[in-house]
Amino acid sequence: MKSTRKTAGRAAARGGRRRAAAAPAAPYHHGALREAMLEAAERILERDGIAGLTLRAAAREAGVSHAAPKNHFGDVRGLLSELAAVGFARFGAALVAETQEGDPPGVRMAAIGRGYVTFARQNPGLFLLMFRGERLDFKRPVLQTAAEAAFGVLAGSVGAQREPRSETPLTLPQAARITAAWSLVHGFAMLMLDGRLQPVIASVRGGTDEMALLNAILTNPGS
Amino acid sequence: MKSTRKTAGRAAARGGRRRAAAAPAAPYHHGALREAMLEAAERILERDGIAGLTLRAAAREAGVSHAAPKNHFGDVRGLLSELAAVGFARFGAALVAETQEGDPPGVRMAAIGRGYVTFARQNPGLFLLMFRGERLDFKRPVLQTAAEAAFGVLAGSVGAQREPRSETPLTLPQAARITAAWSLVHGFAMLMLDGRLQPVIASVRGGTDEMALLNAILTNPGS
DNA sequence: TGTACATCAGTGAACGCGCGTTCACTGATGTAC
DNA sequence: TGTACATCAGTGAACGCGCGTTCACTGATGTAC
Repeated sequence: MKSTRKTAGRAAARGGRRRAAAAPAAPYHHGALREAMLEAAERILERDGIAGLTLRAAAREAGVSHAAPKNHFGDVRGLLSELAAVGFARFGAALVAETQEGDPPGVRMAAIGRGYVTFARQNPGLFLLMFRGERLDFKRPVLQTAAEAAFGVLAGSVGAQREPRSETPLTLPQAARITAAWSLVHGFAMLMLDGRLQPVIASVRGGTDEMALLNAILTNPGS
Repeated sequence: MKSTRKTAGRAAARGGRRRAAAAPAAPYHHGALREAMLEAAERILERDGIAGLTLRAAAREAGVSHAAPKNHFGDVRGLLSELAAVGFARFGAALVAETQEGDPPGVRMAAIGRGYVTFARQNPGLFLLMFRGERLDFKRPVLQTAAEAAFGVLAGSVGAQREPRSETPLTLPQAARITAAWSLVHGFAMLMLDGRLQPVIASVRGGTDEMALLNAILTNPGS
């Protein structure tokens, strides 16, 4: 029973990449376990939340023995950190995709803000993983690089500086502007994911929803 | 050895409340275990983070057997929820303490914002517990009431409405103003606790710190 | 084209750990009379 | 004031669970010759 389940899972995961026909037996080597583990881990994250994301659970989901991931990720922090890195890469890309070439700064910033919250909404588990340092190891180059790239997109979209070179020093007002914009959308996303905005939304006359509320915030320049 | 430690812990915790002299033996009944557990739990929270806060750890810290808390809190969610309720009560009080009677709205809002972030800074563990629904049970009346009261202070400080009556419907712009202010300080606090503001702070010419950055944000009305 | 062999990726059993919960118990407190 | 007794609060052993990690192993792959 156990091995039957495993075989089925494996076969499905492999999708007949190597043995297209007449080979329902699972091959000893997975072939693409690294990617399969990351996908499995993300599935668990969105289904069961961060607490449910363990090494063993991810291996189970991927249909391999729980010692197998060690070859690819070392330990559990390795897996989570790599997954977070994937998240940051996707996050940065989502932010970039939100902007248009000729947009004036204000429009551009609002677009980035919408992209930020939309990402959090569509990938709540991943988003929370990325922004809860506890289980991650930011000293790992993959993660650090991916996170910095994503934040570069963010910082580059605010304020006048064209180049998000980290060497360029900022004035305090510049830093304040960047931090304020970031804090606003980040706080909104966090409160939203925690369900804390529900009461506010519920008490709006005529009804509204989260994205409409966000739009009202972003399009109304004055505090 | 084990029982020696326990006896010592108990004696220290009780502080001779009932037997002032010549009674180093731990009494069978603690006398104020409920409060002692909450204090112990908070100590763990701030020392070891949320992950370290378990029923057994809290009982250990309080110097009682790990089955004892059941009498006061039911299960582990009960303990955490009651602790979060304590946190919300303290949080609300801290916000109120920050405001002055005659302050104009702008000044008052900035003061509340400072109070918000200062609380998060001084009670990081508690703050994160309060804003991570996962391990809490908001259906418990104590917690729900305490949380609503704290948010009432917050909402009442923003916008024109004097009374934070939850029955009063809001217009969308009003809701947007409240949510924006809340998101801003909440996001700032979260990013700060996650260490995400470090790079920004480090790149400010001449140097700065978190509270100065927050002040720059709060005193500069325009986004 | 074959063959020997090193290397790699995955298995499955076992380890020790801390957790929440349950249970029969016991010591202390407080209340009825 | 004293005594019986119910109730309460805490003990300590035991339960089963899932976790991360280790280990000897084995099957497959790829490379040297």
